[in-house]
Amino acid sequence: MALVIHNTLTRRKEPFEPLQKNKVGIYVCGVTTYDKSHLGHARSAINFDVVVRHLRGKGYDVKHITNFTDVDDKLIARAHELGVEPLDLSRQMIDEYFSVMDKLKIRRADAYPKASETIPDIIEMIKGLVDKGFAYESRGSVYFIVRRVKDYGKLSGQSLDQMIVGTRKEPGEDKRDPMDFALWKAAKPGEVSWDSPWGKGRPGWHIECSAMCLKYIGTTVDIHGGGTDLVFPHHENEILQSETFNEAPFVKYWMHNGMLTVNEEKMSKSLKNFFLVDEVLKRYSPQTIRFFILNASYRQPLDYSEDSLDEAKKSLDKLQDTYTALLSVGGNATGADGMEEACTEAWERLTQAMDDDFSTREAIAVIFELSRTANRKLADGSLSNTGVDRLVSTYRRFNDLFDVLKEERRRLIPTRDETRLQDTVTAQIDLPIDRNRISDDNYIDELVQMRENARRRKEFDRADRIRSRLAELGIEIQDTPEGAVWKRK
RNA sequence: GCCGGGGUGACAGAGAGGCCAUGUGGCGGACUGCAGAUCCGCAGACAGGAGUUCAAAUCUCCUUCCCGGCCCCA
Repeated sequence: MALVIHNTLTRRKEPFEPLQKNKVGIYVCGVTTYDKSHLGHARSAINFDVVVRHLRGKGYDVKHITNFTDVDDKLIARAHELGVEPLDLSRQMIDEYFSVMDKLKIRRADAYPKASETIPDIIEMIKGLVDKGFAYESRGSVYFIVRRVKDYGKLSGQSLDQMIVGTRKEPGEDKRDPMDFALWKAAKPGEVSWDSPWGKGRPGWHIECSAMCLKYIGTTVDIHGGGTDLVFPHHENEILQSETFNEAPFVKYWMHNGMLTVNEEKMSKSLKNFFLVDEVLKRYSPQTIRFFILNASYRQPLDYSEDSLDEAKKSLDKLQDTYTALLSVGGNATGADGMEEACTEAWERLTQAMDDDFSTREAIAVIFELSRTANRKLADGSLSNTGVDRLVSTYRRFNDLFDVLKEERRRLIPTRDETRLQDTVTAQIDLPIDRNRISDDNYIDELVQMRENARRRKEFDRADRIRSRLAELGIEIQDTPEGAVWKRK
């Protein structure tokens, strides 16, 4: 079964063939570390997390690199406002980044290079570009001569002449051509800067990615990813720099994730319509957030709203309930229950979906269908122990990719236990619940047992009160033919 | 202006020539003391127009609306 990836370069799905058999170098553009991450950043991280997981699951030896842009105008400005050193602010934001991304279960990349720590490589590359005649120095800054590259615009489809019409870029006083872009920016007084052959300064935005790709992966990377908003000019310019310097193709497959929107408009700092990841995490679980993101195609825009997060939660609960049930109950039937075939088929379809340009939405649909089969079997008691095991392991494999399910079990209080019908506390209807003990499973078992006893005695009023009191404490009781089952919400 | 991507049932959102998407919600039923969960069934759709084809959400053309990019941005 062959993996196909939608390549922005050709705007088509192409069979995935890495440069070296079984090895994949993937570079994903990271964030500028001047502020906390919003959900849009999380979307990108989650999408590429799953891309990497699937590649690894297919047996590829993956090297995943994601950068931090820690030298940047906005960062400098923000640090200045706050009265801190830019690199200190950056360190703080990087901690922040890892803190939320870890919560979202993003597997760490193999390296997170920072622009500030890649300066020698960057300078090396700029020198090379100057030597080749594709860049020039002007008042301490260095610019790339865009017009010297003949196949300009192959990624974004932009043509230089068209663009100039629409652009209002003022010819920077140091640039020879308004289309040229900075490889190296001369330092203004008091700014963070590094020594270079052109004097003190700092790298331009695009060059760090080119330098890092070369340093950590090689002249050609298999997959280069990022948001669609980076296609132009960032990625286009990376191509110019890298291909000119390396004289080799820069990227085999360009992958771009769609924007997260709010009321159909791009979520962004400048529009102030963003939701910070740590804020959203206060209201929704990491699993819900991942599910929300993965329940859409990565290339399309996805609209954020509380309603859609709520719906994602409901949907995910359905899957989780089935998984929890499977983890909690053993099978009782003997002989063939058809789960081997069902699981094999589901897994095949799921893999096919993932191989089709990482169609996570379709993969999720497959799991829902398997859930229906499982629930049906669960209800009519026709699952065998091996059937349960097969289902559980299929869910686990799914979860290795998606990481949206918890390994949670529920507790069953069997109804059949006649000896426990006598309550110690029968008098009061509103029994006092000891809040200090609510985290104690055995205590909850006791309470649920009391309710169960009340039900047996047809004291439904009392039973319902216990149920609603527990519900207030986040404990949900469900009655099943086998007895009452409870779990923490 | 130029370059991209889109308009799918009540909603979210897949699919890319013939067949079921899936989830939420709605309606009916089973189960149940009730609730919930679950199962079974039902309704409801491909922006508009023209064309290609035995067959079109799916391909072509036109119209229209929306979003993204062209300063920064995942």
